[in-house]
This record gives sequence, structure tokens and C-alpha cells, in this order.
Amino acid sequence: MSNVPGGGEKRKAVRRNAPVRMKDIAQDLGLSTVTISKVLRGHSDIGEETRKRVLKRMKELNYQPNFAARALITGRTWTIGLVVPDLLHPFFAQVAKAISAGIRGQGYSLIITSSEEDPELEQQEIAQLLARRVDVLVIASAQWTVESFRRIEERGIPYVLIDRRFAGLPANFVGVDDEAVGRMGTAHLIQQGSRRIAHIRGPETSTALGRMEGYKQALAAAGIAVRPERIVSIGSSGDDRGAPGGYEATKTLLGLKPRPDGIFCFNDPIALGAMRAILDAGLRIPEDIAVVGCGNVLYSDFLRVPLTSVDQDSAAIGRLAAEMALRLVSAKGTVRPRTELVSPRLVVRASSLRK
Amino acid sequence: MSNVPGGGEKRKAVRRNAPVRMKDIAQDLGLSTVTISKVLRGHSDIGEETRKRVLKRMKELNYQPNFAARALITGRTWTIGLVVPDLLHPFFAQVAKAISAGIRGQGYSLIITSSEEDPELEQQEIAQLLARRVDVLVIASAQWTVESFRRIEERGIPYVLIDRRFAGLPANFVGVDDEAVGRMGTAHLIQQGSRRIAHIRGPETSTALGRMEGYKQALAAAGIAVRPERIVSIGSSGDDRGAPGGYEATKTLLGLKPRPDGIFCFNDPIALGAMRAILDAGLRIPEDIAVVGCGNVLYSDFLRVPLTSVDQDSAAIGRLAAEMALRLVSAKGTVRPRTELVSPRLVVRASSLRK
DNA sequence: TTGAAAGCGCTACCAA
DNA sequence: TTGGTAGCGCTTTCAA
Repeated sequence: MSNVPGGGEKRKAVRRNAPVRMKDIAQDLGLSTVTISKVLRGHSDIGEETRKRVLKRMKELNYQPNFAARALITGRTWTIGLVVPDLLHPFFAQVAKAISAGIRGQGYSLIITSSEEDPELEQQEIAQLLARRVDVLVIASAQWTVESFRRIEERGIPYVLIDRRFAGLPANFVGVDDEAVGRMGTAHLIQQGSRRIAHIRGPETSTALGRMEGYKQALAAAGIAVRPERIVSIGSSGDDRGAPGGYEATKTLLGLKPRPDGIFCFNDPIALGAMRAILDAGLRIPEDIAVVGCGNVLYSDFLRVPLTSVDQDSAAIGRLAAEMALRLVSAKGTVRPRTELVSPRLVVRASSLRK
Repeated sequence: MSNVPGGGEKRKAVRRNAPVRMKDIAQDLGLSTVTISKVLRGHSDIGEETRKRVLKRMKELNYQPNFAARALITGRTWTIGLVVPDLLHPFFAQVAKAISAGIRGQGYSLIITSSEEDPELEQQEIAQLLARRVDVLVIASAQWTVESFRRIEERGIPYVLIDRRFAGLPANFVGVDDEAVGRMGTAHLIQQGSRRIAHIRGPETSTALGRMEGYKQALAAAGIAVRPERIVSIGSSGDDRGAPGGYEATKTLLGLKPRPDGIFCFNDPIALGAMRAILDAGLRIPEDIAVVGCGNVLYSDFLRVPLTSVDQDSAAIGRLAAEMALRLVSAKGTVRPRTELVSPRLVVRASSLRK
């Protein structure tokens, strides 16, 4: 036996502040590493006495299993990869927070990466996560094509798409019902008396297209014709996005005759830019033009004109994505892709309220 | 040689969509895994011819080294742990984004966890990251004591504190010069003509104490006496933090005789609450009371009254933290702890500008 | 310049 | 109920 006192002491002396291993506990207790391993994983076929001794020693030595060694054998890394276009964007920050909360205490760690809205960078980040053998991926994608998802599928790693989806790609998806978002925001403007309703749309993503579709549906339902000149895009370059893009787009809209009396915006930053353009032009909100945004993620109550916004419940999206991810890793074999849609909710504030 | 077509095909068939290993490449090429390993790591003592063949085959098979196996031997996981109190807070979101950008392309992945401002949860999250053997930790801590850092030190894992620091703990730190923040915001109010300047302070953290100290210094420098009743705290419960806390604190301040004519706030959400309280009381900003916040992270330009704020350059803090973390992992042995302070910058807007 | 052997810390499998 | 043996995929060491 090698657990002679001297040997143990010497080993410890040599291994200095190296972490405790199963072997150390086994030697201390005169057992085999296999027994320790079984105790650690709650295996049933271990004597109660042995069990207690091992657990006690583990606690004393503050034993922490080595994830790398475990992963090497089991093939599971107990990591989840999350890819978002922008961590600063409150929507994605909230989603990340909710996912983080959703997996807490389950033994998983969350590796978060940002694609900075760059499809190429996103592919690199995904490749890195695949190389790390994450157990499952959650992706809010900035891709234009479906190709990179094929590559994930080849690797046999399950993934959940959030926020943005792709036509013809049967994948797991969690997001908001974007057409409902569009209908809800637009119908509210109609109900508040607007008739010449414009839409500032987002980039070529499923979310932007869905909201625009909902906008058209709401107009149609009210018997209002869709006028192409009332739908404007924001630029796609970084700086045109958000408030500056909304500002420019609105200046265009203000030049229309007759002028729109309501604007439904793809998101809140765009709506902020729109409101500024309207106020700069000396017009009143909502009397001359009512404004509705989407996201409800800003300090909307404190704005010059508090902004009405369609809330997409980002916390629920994160929570559902976490649940789905956990379900996928513990599922054996492939599961049929599922889609879960969160219902939007209208938060009415001064920017649209005409009494 | 074993790279007869049939053999290769058969092996592949057996290993289905299992990832390619060095062994596979070695067998294909009639080499040993050692050679493959050396090529992968750019070892010099490999023949140019062999090198090329290996590299070519790696690319063909899309070989990805197994991190777990590598970590098991080298002890390095190529992961960085980041612990923040709240991912939704724009300051921490910006820091996370900047750290993420700062380590990009260096082979590291970032595991992000949130402590939800809960010291106990923070300890659990740190324990989990230590168990995962991250190479280095970056922590914006919600601790009251220094104990948990001792535990990290025992493990011999380097760490960087950001934002909040601890007296008597010689640790690596990156943050803003909080006294300068306090002096800058307060001096600006003085310069704009305020004399009865109040301060709404934050919780018992180094940042809040530092900013309060700076506030006092600025008053002293201008020969203005510090009046204790003009310094108020926000509640420490979740809901009292931020805007609601600022609102309540300001109501207290408005009851003072004589009434303050300027308020320096610990952060922007508090300043928002303060402004609302002032406007609700029928007073004007900045004519009756000027307001200054800290952080400059909100859509301050779009507020009812655009908010003057002391910018703490969170992107720079994140960048420096990333640099420091990378330096620590590649340093051999222990390094003397360093402190890096970012200079704040005043962003003047309408809430304080009296011409 | 190349590779055989050993082993990182752990788990799977099967025998005792 | 317990443990011996083998081996996960890779790097390290040292010999050829």
C-alpha cells in the first residue's frame, strides 16, 4: 500500500497548491478512485459507511471535480454557448440575464459571445464554441443565410434560435410573435385616431419583416390602404441604426403630403429618433403625430415624451430559451424542432395617448 | 501503412459524426500523433514537407483540437470568468462587451455570470468558476468582506477586481477615479452658480464612498461648508435603488430650508428619479435646481430634460480589465497587484446648464 | 526530424 | 458492495 504517512506527506509537499484529486481522497481513505467517483455521482451501490467517510473527506479537503477530465470521457462539457449581436442592447442583455438565471444551479456555465451584428464574426464565434464542445448553443443570429446552421447540425450539437428566425430552416426557436407586435402597435394608433400611419422598418430580418407584415394586416383590417411611400427603411450601417436612423427616416416622412399622423417604429431607439425629428420640426406628439415603438426596454417613462411601446417580454424569451436548451441536452437522440412564441403586450404612454 | 482506402472508410463509418482526432490524421498520413500535435502548435522541429501534409489534412477534415484533453494536461482551460452584479445595468453590459472584444481572437472564451447584487450568490458563482478552473477571474464584486477573495488566492487563480474595490486588499483593480468623479460633478454645479448643493449617495461601496468624498472635496475647495442634511442615502432594497430611490431621496431634500439648488447624484437612474421629483414639485431644471448624474449610460439626450452626467468610460474599463487579465494568465509566477484608474469626463447637458 | 511511452483526472465496464 | 483495468484525446519527455 502506498498510503504510508511519509508517502502521503511527501506527495502533498510536491503537489503544493495543486487541486485535490479523487486519488488523494482514495489514498487517504484506503479506497479506490472508482469508489470515490461513485460516491460523488450518487451511485447507489456504495455502503452507507464508506459513503459518509468519503463525503466527509471531500468536504474537509474542499474537493472539486475536474471538469476537463470528466468532459474527456463523457463528452459533456456542461457549458452552454450564447451568441448575441450586441450585449449592450437591452433586449439581448435581458435575454442573457434571464438565460443565466434559468440555468442557475443546474451545473451549467454560460459562455457568452457577441457577434457585433457581423455575420462573419458570428460564424467565427460559433466555430470557437463548437471547438469547445459546448453542449448546446443559443443564438440570436445576424446571418443572412442558413449555411452556418447546417454546420452546427453536422456537428450534432443542438441549438436554439432566439429573436430572429429563418424561413425554411426547421430549427428550435423562441421569440415573440412579430406579426402580433406589428398588429398591436398599429391597431393602437388607429384606435387613437391616426389614419395616415407610417412605418419605419428594420433591416432584412424575420423580426422586421414580421412587424411590417403585422402593420399591413392592421391597416387592412381597418380598411386603410397601405401606401408604399409611408414605409421607410433605416440605413444598415452601424451609425444609421437606432436613433440617428429613426431621425433621418422621419425627416423623409415629414416631407410627405399629406403628412403622416402616426408612426409605428421597428424599435424604441428608432422611435426616439423619430420623436426628436418631430419635435425639431415644431410639431407636437401625439397631437400632430403619434409614435409607437417596440421593445419597451428604455427608461421610457423619463423621456421628453414618454414612449408608447410594444413590450416583447425579453425575460420570458430568455427563460424559455434556457428551458429549451436544458431540455435539448438531456434529450437522447434528435428531437423534433419546436417553436415557442411569446405574446407581446402594449404599454401605452403619452406619445400615442390622445384621450 | 494503414491509410489504405478501405481502412479509413471503415473507421469513419464506425465513428459516425464523432469529431476528428489527431489519431485520425496521424493514421491517414502514416505519422504519429506526436507529430500532428507538434504541427498544430507550430513546433519548429518538423520537416517542411510533413508540416504541409498535416496542415492540409487538418483543413480537409476540419480538425478542431479537444480543449478538454488539452486542459487536462496543461492545466489551462483558456477560459476567463466574469462576475457582474447585473447584466442589465448598462455599465456592466458595456464592460462585458469591451472585455469580450478585448479577448477576441486570443483563443479565450468568456464565461459570464451574474450575482444579482447578492454576495452569497456571488460566492457560489465564483466557486463554480474556480471548479471549472478558469485561467483568470474578472469580478465586479457585491461583497462586504474580503474573505472570498482570500479563497481565490488560495487556489492560486489570478483575478482582477473592477469598479468596486476593497480597503486593505492588495488586488489587481481597474476602475474609475471615483473621487475625481465626485469632484468633477460637484465643481461643475458650483461653477454653474449652485451653492446649496446636495448629494444623493449610493450604498456602502468604494464607488459610492469615493464619489461622496469627491463631492466634499469640491465643496471644501470652493469654501462651501458640507451640511450633513444635504447628503441623503437611497434605500438598499432592490426597488429603492435607481430611479424610485432617487425620487424618494429628492422629496426629502425638497423639504429642506433653504432648499438645495443643485443635486449631485451617485448615478443616472437616481438622477432620473430626482428630476422627476423636482418636476413633480413644480420646480424648474436647471433654473431652480440643477442636476448631475454619473455614468452617462442612458439615452440621456432624449430625456425630458437631457441629463448632465459624469462619464466613467466603461468601455475603457473593460478594455483595461481584459488586458490585465491576459497579462496575468501569461505571467509566470505571482505579479505585484496593480491599480489602473480611468479618468472621468463631464458631459454637460441641459439639466445643469445655466448659460 | 520523428515517435514510443507515460500520464493528466476521471468514468465505463466488468470481474471479484 | 468494491475495485482493477482500460482508455477518453492530448502533451511531455526522452530516445532513436
